[in-house]
Amino acid sequence: MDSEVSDMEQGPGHDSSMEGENGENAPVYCICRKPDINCFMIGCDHCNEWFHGNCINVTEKMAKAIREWYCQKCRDKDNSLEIKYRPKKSREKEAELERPDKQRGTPDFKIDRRRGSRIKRSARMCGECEPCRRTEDCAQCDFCKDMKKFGGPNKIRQKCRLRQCEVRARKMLRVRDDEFQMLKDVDDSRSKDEQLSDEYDEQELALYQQYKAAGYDDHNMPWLSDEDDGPFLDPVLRKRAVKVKHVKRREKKSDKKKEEYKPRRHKQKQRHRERVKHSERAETREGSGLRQCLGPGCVEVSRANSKYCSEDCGMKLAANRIYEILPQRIQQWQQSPCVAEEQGKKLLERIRREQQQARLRLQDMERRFHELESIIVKAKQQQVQQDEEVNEGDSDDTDLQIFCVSCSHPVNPKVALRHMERCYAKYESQTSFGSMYPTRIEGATRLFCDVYNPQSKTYCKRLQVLCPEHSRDPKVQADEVCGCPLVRDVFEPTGEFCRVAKRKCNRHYCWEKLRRAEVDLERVRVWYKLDELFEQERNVRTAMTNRAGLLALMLHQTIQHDPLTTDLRTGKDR
DNA sequence: ACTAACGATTAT
DNA sequence: ATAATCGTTAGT
Repeated sequence: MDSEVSDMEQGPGHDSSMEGENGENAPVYCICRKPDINCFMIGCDHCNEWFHGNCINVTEKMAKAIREWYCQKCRDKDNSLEIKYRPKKSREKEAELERPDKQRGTPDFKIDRRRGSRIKRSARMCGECEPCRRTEDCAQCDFCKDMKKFGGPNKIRQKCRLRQCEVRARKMLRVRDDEFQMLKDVDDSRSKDEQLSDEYDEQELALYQQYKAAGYDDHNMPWLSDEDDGPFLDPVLRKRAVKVKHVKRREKKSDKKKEEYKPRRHKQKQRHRERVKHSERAETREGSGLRQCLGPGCVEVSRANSKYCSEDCGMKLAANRIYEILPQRIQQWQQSPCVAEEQGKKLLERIRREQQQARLRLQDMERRFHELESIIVKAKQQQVQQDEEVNEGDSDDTDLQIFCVSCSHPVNPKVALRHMERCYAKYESQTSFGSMYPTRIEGATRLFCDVYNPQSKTYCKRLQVLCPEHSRDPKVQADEVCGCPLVRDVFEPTGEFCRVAKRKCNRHYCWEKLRRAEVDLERVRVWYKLDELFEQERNVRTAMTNRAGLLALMLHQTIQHDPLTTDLRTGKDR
């Protein structure tokens, strides 16, 4: 490694002679064999070594254009390796956004693969110090307590104080002095336990492997992780803060450093994993690497990465499987009653009832719709009462004022209705309220405005009677009568009609419009309700038809546990 | 200078 | 879509 002189033209950007706390045992990189000095670095995609940009004359800007980069040494050794650049388009995009290249190259976000630790490095993380390598939240500090997972309000949004980088995190984010001692104690006891865990024997490791395979995290298994966590560390809550991803490429490389840095426990885990891998291979490959096709009766060699010699064989086996398994499953299915099915039926029944109700309501509303129209027609035939318009206003209260709900100007109560109606129309017609689709409701007259706006390609979704944007109120003729049906006690019609001239009646301004809107709004509501019910019905039906479908039957089955045996979950482990 | 808060970005 | 957490800002 030290031999890479060809690239050696200048040392790293600034003096790297043993920097502060990570000086002595900080790992060294690059052709210059000096530590990460907080400058731009790029990683070789072949040997995984990191290089100071300055040492090899690669700037951060250049790195952005690079997709795969190999160091001189690797390139010399293997002629097929060549530095690959990213297509121009994506580079420009990247530059525009001024985002650091996630792939590799920039030290901020470079990922340390040498030790398999994959610890992130960023402006706030050196990636080397103990807090950076720490993967669990303490659940104790104020930042932890703020987190959702510890029941906090998520206001502070900072990571656990124990995980704030010693080098790069802001001072104020690190462990506070008063808490420090306490947390340190906890930490110490933890690491002691970690050492203890080295002593796990083969059996336990096998067990571990099982649970690992089942998707558990070792920290969710109190019996395997440290039992002596102190009074306040809940092992269930303390989940891994940094997850270990699968390394996509190359993991090989068993260099000495790797071993040095990996905690012993991990070593053991890995060794075990490898063992498992070997045994798997022995089983499946039978040494030679060639396998017989699993197709029924087929003796051909299977294709690479497949268990079969052909599509046909795969399909045959699958068909056989269905013939073999399905009858049993159907029988099984028929043996026990299906609770979900029962519930579905009930639900369906309920939905039907509600649909029926909604339909009745709709009919009712349609009836009212027609009633209203006939009332309006009748009202039009009334004669204007010429004489006193005086009774119209008991109009002494000139100083009484109310405020318009739209423009908030004070208005005289006499003209308030008129003013507010116009004011509302003015504001309302300034905005649009549309949807991409025209309304399609069969058998419903005059509901939505549905005027098409070619500019926004939408259809207006206001109630037609209320849309000031697309329909103007008809001009009132001079001889038109108001005609609003008069009522007693608010609701009870008297059969009389208001016979003031329409232009002058302030009390019943726009009454037809409002009454129509009232009916229409209710009709719309019922339609929506119906729509919702149909949707529900469809969902329930789909669920029911899928329930005993081929796929479901093949994939799931109900296991009838012996009711006499103990439920294992009630055991002391839970 | 410190802190709480929070929008924004990135990872999962 | 949600969780993690970074970077910025207003307030003290």
